[in-house]
Amino acid sequence: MAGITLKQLSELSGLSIRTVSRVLKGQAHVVPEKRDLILKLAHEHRYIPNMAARNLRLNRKNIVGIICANTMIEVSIKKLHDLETQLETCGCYPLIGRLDGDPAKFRHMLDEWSGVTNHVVVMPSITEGITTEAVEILREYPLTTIFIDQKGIEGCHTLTINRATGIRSAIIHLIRSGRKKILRCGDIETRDSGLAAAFEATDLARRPEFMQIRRNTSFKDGFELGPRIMDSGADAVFFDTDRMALGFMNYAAAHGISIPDRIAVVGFDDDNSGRMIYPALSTVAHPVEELNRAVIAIIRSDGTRTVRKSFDTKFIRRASS
Amino acid sequence: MAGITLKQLSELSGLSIRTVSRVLKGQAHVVPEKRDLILKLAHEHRYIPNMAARNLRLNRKNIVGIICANTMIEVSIKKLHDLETQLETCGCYPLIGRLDGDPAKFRHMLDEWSGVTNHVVVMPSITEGITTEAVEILREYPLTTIFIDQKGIEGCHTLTINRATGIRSAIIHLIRSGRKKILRCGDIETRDSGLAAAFEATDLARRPEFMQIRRNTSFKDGFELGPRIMDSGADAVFFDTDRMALGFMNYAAAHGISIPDRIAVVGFDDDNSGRMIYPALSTVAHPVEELNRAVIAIIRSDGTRTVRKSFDTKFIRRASS
DNA sequence: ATGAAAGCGCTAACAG
DNA sequence: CTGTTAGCGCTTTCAT
Repeated sequence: MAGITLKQLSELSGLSIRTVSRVLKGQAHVVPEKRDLILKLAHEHRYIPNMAARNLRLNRKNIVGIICANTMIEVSIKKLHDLETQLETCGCYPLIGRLDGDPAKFRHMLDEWSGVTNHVVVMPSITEGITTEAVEILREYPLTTIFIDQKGIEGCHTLTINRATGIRSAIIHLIRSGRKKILRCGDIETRDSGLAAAFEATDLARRPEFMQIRRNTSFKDGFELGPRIMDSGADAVFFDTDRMALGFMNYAAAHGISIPDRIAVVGFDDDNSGRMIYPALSTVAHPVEELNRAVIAIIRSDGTRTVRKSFDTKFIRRASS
Repeated sequence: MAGITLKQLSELSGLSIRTVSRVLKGQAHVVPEKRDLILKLAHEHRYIPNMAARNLRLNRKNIVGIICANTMIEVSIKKLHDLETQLETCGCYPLIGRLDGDPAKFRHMLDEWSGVTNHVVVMPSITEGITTEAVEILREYPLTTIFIDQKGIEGCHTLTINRATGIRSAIIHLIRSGRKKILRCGDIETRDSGLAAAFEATDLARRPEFMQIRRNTSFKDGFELGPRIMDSGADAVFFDTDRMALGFMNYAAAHGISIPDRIAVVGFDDDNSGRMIYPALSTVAHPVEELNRAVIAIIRSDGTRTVRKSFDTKFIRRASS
């Protein structure tokens, strides 16, 4: 279970560490017999270089810390998974940490990570963003931090998601397809501007009526809002989350309300379940891959320059609208 | 960005590394003035011990590798998340690797992990289990490997999940509530024995009729099977996965079929969406926490003894049955 | 009470 | 072509 070391290999072969190292790294200038002997020995004893030692010596890190919220919604899981995959393609491996609000635990975590990683990607959920305290703690460490989707952080790499673009397309689609009374359900601030933009982009004559029900955005909320939504007389409804939209769609299914004929439905987040429901849910998707590509770029660049970028969401039309 | 070292601290203070170390580790026998000086210096320069170096020296690892399938279903994500959380409570952090079937990449990953971790937890999806080739590769490395839910692996820690217990309870519940024709939809082998057990446990007189439709277990399959299921005359249906059950429930909702009155529905996996649908889906849940507790126990035990344990699934009754 | 020094496993500049 | 050696940052034994 122990694993053999370079030194042991050098003793076994009677050659110096330097020679063994040279052979194992495939460098030139070693007499074939010696080379073969070392190779044979290494293979027999299953020599595997100790990366921890190598990285210490080279002051190099192949591990990237990822700090994410404790409770994750589907779309965050998707983002995380994609980032893990993209990291692997550039020889990095993700060390996962969860944010649970306890500063002492957070410090302890960063302590344990020190020397192991140089880069930390912070991807909290939007609803429970990282606290300013946590940001300050992070600053105490000699780490390059990349914040995903966090506002108001100075002097750090920050990649954000522009909710407006996708929502704007979604609402314009509803308007163009002739909907006259558009209802929005939800209370998430980042959804505001896209809706506004869509109305502004439509000339007054064709602009539909707009209503909003402020409410949490869980499945249950969507379900419970069913009667109010139907009473409102809306012929299209935008939900701040797919979960909430699914709640309503289940209410609709239970009450024989036909989607999209009677009422069109659009959600936000591109949850998997949206494809697993009948009719399939139109939604707004996050720019997962592009965003993570930018993360990788920063990690690779050994960034001197602080990166700030924003990525657009996109409307995905399915059967519900 | 660089971070100060013990040596630099010793130079700064004019004291030996040993003394600095002693102070920083809170060990006794240091004159207060010197102690305070070092503490002050350490604080000013934000000294943070390099864990990579410490662990190398102490031959200790605080990182646990987790290898999981590339495509994960909801329940695997839940398991992974729980394991991450439990690991953190014992001061370990998870390094994530994905299994994509390429042996070269897999080797590369393990090479990169060498010296960083001693323990690897393998939790592939059940459907695309780990290949024997990957298992062999794993054996080449000086690692303690813990296999989750994998069959036929000798000489390694193996924790498995007993599907039968929960399914047996589920079916017995259906029988006891008076269902006469029970249909099973799906083709997953691990679901067989629990169903059989439930029928065997019921005396012949009360034993309902049993039918099976073999089929993939996606949402789409569940949806498409709608007509066949209704034609079958079944008054209860067990789906091999919640996803599949949800597909059928959406068919039912679209066709005004009342659940559970007309037909009772039970799924498997305890997906979140099952709670987000109307009516809420009865299901069989995996023993996530217990299983992961056992993982932690093995990691802590510095296991000489090979652990083999099985954990029971549990039936969760909700409104759909 | 404090310091010198060896060493975890590996790399690489610098001889020879 | 090959060996010696000085580290990476830290711990700890053994002197003093």
